[in-house]
Amino acid sequence: MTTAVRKKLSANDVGTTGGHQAGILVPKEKQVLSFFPDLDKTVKNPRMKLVVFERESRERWEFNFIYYNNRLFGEGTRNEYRLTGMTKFMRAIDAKVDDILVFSRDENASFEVEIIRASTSSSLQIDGDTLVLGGGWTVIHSS
DNA sequence: AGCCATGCACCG
DNA sequence: CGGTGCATGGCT
Repeated sequence: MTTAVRKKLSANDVGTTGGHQAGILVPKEKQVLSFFPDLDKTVKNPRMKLVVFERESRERWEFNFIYYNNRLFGEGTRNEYRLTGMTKFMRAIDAKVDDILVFSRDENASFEVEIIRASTSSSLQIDGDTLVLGGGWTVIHSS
């Protein structure tokens, strides 16, 4: 069983909006969260290093999976999951708005990322149960 | 809910 | 001193 999540990239995701870091927002839907490692919600802003291999080049990257949750502690307004530290990666693969990032993982294997260019995204194949969520996210379970 | 933005710290 | 990342708030 392989699980994959796809995210259509926004301008902020690829780092072209003037923000100080490229990175993407991860929705709190269970289907997406369960794909990523568990973070301890009883501590403030838990984070985890995510080792990811690019599918084509086999290059190794490290992203951060963080749960900004200061709201739960009455110290702020945040209650969201984010993937950060992706600036160099986005540049290296020349990610553009509307390109799609695919994260996949099988059983206990390490994470993989693949980019699908906007120009070819119409050829996206669906070979399992797919679940389309908001924010440009799609979850795929396939065997 | 999702995307955009920024003050400050740190590091080359 | 310019770029990057952390943690946070803002805008729609």
